Amino acid sequence: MTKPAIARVALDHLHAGTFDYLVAPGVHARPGQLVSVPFGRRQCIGIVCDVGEDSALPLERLKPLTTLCEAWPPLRPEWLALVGFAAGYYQRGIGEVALPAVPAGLRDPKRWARQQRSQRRYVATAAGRAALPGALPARASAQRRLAEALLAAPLAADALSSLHPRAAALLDDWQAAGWVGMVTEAASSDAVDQRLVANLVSEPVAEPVADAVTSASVARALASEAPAASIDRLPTLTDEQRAAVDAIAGASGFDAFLLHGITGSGKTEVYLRAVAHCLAQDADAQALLLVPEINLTPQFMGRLRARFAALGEHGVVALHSGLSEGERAANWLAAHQGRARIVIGTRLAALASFRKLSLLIVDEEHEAAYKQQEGLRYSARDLCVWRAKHLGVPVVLGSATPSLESWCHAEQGRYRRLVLSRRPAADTAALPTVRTVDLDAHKRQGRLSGDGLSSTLLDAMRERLARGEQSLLFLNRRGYAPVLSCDACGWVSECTHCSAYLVLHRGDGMLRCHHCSWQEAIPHACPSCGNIDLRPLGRGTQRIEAALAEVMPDARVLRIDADSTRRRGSAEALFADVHAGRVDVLIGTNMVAKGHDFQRVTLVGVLNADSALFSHDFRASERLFGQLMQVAGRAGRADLPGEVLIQTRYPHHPLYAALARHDYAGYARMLTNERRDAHLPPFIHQALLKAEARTLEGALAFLEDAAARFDTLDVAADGRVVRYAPVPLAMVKINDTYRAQLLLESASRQALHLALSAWRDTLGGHGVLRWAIEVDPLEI
DNA sequence: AGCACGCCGACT
DNA sequence: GTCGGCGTGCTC
Repeated sequence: MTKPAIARVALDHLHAGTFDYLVAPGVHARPGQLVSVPFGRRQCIGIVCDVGEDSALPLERLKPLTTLCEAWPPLRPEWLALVGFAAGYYQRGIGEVALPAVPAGLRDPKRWARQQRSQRRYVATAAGRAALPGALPARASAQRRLAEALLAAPLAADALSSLHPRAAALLDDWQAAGWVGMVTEAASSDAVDQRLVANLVSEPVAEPVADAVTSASVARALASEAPAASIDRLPTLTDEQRAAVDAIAGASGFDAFLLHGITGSGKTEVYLRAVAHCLAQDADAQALLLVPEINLTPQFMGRLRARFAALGEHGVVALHSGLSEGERAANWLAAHQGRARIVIGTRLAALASFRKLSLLIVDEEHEAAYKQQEGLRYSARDLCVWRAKHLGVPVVLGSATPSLESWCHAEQGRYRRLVLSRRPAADTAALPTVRTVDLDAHKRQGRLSGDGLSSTLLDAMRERLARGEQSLLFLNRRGYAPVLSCDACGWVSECTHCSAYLVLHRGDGMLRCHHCSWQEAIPHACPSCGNIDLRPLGRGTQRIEAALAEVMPDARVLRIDADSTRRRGSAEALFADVHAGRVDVLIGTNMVAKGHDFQRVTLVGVLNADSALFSHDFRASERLFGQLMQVAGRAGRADLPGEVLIQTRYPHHPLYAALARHDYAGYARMLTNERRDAHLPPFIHQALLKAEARTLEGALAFLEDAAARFDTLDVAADGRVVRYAPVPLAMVKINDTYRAQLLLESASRQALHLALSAWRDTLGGHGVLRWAIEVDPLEI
């Protein structure tokens, strides 16, 4: 009497842990397979995390699993390890992390069967072609007989495991390469000789045959060739680029590199070379390149496809939320099965499955967009570093303005720093001149327009216009004005659903909330006192656009922000206008700071950056420096020198001074000292308990209760974790939901995590709408 | 997450 | 006397 196998299955639920299911006799369940299981009175999708022989529950309480996904190879142990780590680190259930990481299109049992059928059909065609006389390599018939033997009878897999330690790996390889379908097809049509099967299975597998079958022949026949031959060797690398490429290529095992390169210093070329080296090492090797935003994928995709043309269209794929469900499923599977050698994607790609991930690159690693802000609040960058470490492969974090976290790691020697301080010879442009424009002085001298444009900036723009060059005005605030107000009674436009102002939008005459979907027509008179003289306060991109139409009537002005690019594809059309020179002045939010190199822009004007200098958010200035450095990098390429003018009331602020010197290192050292003195990250680790409720009292009451529970924990007793009092968020109400949070801090990551996991088990409902723990929050 | 069970106000 | 509110708890 053999014990039944029991599959431990993670389900997409709020709970931690897994649920045990019976595996029917004859069914071979393996960790990493998707399954459909009965759960309560419903049917759920899960992932087999483990297969064992016993359960904490009596067997009669276990249900059998319904459907096991055989349509593609199981998720690999290293992927399950990644998911397990992320779940533990971010205080979530494994299923909550694992299942959303698999595209929805693949989480459908009906498709598993369909997928398997279509795969068989595809492979049957391939098999037909391969079977033409002379088309098979010499050893192929032996391999094929072996494969047939193994796969025609499912039990053979188990039998073989005892005979040959690599049997499971072999099966995966064949499955990935399509041999499963091929053999199944052959078995059904050709009536395989069962005696032959029996003989082969009972014989020990010859090592040379096994090796031949695994990586090389089959995979290479169906996938693409190694790209080494086609690598473009033409561009001349700078010494710094060469040194960076050599360092990455020379890495053996895990190594984290911080590639600190100024804008235009050729970081991308370093990435491409590193990828080329990685792929040439091994016919199965795969590389992952993360970018912060979807709209940066097309240009990277273009360069990668051009450079790695030998991989074919399907060798380089994208993974991001902008893909259709079908595309995403197809690309995800291509990465999972190893057909895609290069994946370029946004943060969600950090959780993708690979067959043999061998190099990870995170471009613009400082970008806040790498932090997922809802659901599982993971840092894609941090997960990439963990993943590289776990896999024993190199990871490259690239930025002109590294995050202070990464910077400090490099200072401490945990990351290896690679510096690109010069632009390549082909692009001889000097770095732009950065100057501040003293707003107070201009105001005193009557040289500041009502719309906040200084005469210095306007004169500089007119010069550019006269020379046929372009200017770029950077203002991180869309709309016409951030608020409408009544001078007579003090009324201001406020959202009734959020603790935020309604932003004035002139284009369609609406007051609009930027936090919920609320909008209303601009009132003709004050709703409170009837005064008809309402005044827009402050300036947004629309207002600057309107002001320029008055003071520079001859200039062709274009505004690029979330409002002007709402329609799909319109952003690219607008950028094309700029590149084609159909625009003299470009006004934009941080949308314009990323990705696009504007060859004709020689002047960048920065409006209203000061608010970030004294923000309650201690990371605001770090972000501002990054943004300004990035937007400054738009000015002056090729042979045209660039100039950056920053309008400010604090012309001597150290941030602007460092920016003028192009001295990120100096600024980072200053910030580092500040953070160390103030006991802020990265010198301390933080976590938040966030609560949302219908009332502020409800949210706070939940947190007070949680605080009391925290204080009774053993792990809280040693004082290594500091608990702060619950507080309402600065923006306390969004969409009629009140938000509050409680901060935990510790110098010890381990102490913080021990406390969090113990605490999490004590937290319950309490009339709160939602609560969540956020580890390593970006904003407090 | 769903979907049950379970204990208190306004109705045929 | 019921119908139904959604608070708490379970699902292998």
